Amino acid sequence: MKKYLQIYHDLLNDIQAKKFKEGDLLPSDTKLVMKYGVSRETVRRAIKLLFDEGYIQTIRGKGSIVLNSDRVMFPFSKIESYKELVTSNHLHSENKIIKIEEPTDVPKNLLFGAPNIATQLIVRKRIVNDLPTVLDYDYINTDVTGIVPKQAALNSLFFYFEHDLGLKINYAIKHITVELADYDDLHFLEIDKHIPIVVVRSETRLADNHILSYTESRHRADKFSSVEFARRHE
Amino acid sequence: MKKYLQIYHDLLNDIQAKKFKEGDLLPSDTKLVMKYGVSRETVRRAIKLLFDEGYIQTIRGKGSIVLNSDRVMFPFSKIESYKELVTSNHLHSENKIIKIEEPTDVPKNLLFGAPNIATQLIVRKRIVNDLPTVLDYDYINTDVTGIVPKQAALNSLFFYFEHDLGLKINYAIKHITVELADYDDLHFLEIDKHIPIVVVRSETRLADNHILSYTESRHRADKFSSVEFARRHE
DNA sequence: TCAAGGAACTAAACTAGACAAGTTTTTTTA
DNA sequence: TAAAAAAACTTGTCTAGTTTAGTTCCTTGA
Repeated sequence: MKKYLQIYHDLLNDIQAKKFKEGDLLPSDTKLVMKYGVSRETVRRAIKLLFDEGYIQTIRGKGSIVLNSDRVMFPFSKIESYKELVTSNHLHSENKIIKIEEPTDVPKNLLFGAPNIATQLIVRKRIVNDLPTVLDYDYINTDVTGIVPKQAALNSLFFYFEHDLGLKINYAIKHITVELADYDDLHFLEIDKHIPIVVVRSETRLADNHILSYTESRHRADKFSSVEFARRHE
Repeated sequence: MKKYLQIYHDLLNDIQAKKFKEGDLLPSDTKLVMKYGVSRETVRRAIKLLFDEGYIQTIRGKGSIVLNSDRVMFPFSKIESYKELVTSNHLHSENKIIKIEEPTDVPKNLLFGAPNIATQLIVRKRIVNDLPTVLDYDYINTDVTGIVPKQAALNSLFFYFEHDLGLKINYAIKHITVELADYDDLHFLEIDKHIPIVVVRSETRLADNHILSYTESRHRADKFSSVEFARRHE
């Protein structure tokens, strides 16, 4: 384990376990240097990570103040699998496969001008607290993953990619819009009129910059909310 | 000017001016060390910033690859004033003040449980390409700013806070939901039925962690879009 | 009493190295 | 010629310091 990540996780655990409460000061750089027996730069790397993610506020001359992190929870700016999201928010959820197609073309409005690739389409319905809430269309780059087994789609695609295939997911670009429900939304989300749908279209890439997948997530707008942490900087 | 920010801005300018194109490699750490006459850690700080913001992808043993940053433009995860947004996207826009009230209470659904403070309310309408698009409710902490002159509200509140008052804006927490238009939306955005509205409720804080303002931004959903860059990490 | 000054803390920026671990290119060897 | 080895690159992590700048608190002197 990298030393700075060890320190980061130790501090984050203590913050999330409320051992440090909102407004408390974290131990100073010097104290952490002594506790862990590392150099100051290594401590500062851990502190910087907590700062960047909105857990603490560092003030020169004073220390690192713990912020209220209850609200930093489901940002667009994090890549989280649906499974992770459901688990960390203690939701009751089901997963249904609607259709699997292979090979398929990626729709043009997902490509944003990028060249088409050979993909496998997996369409899934997410049922949260007994209410159909999200419709997911995953176009998976079969050159990278091969054919995805049905069981992986039922459980968690990300888990399959990362743990079973050993792929390293790196970043995603997400386009967010609000659109009216189409006929598939009406049918699969079991709604009876054209209520708004939050549409998140994303392109996910691996550490080697290869495209892993294109995804379209269609959320019932009335069941949708997101919290973002944003910093102002030079 | 801080050295690492100088290097960051130089590289960012070159990326945005397409001197480095998508897929190109940035100069290596060693070359930048020589060019700027600084230590490697200083160079790496600049590189890390570009990486964090999604402009480049660093690969060990290879170099820093320039990503396509055309799409990284209006993320929730940035704090940008409306003025800055309009300018960087080359939009034609007008700004109308609908009402100014002082003192006012902050509505409970903006406070998220925080204690109430003395504020001045400024309600503004943003007209983009001759279409009323956004309705902004700003509840400004008068303990910090005093009474805000009307001209500042007409121009840019952020500019007034940062340049005229010398305040240091630090971070914001934003809650994003989709709701149906209320009667004020219908009236001021000049829409004739209850089309969806993207509501961004935010709390903005200063470097000393004091609350600067609570804001509710109500966007016509059909004119709304956002692009987010998200990294996956340990 | 209280205000000014200084000591003791804090983080921020920076330096100048080290070694590890990857990739690419060049050279050597079979 | 082709494969293997070595050299020369790259970024990633880490060490052990220095200087700068800001906050907090205690002491000293009017």
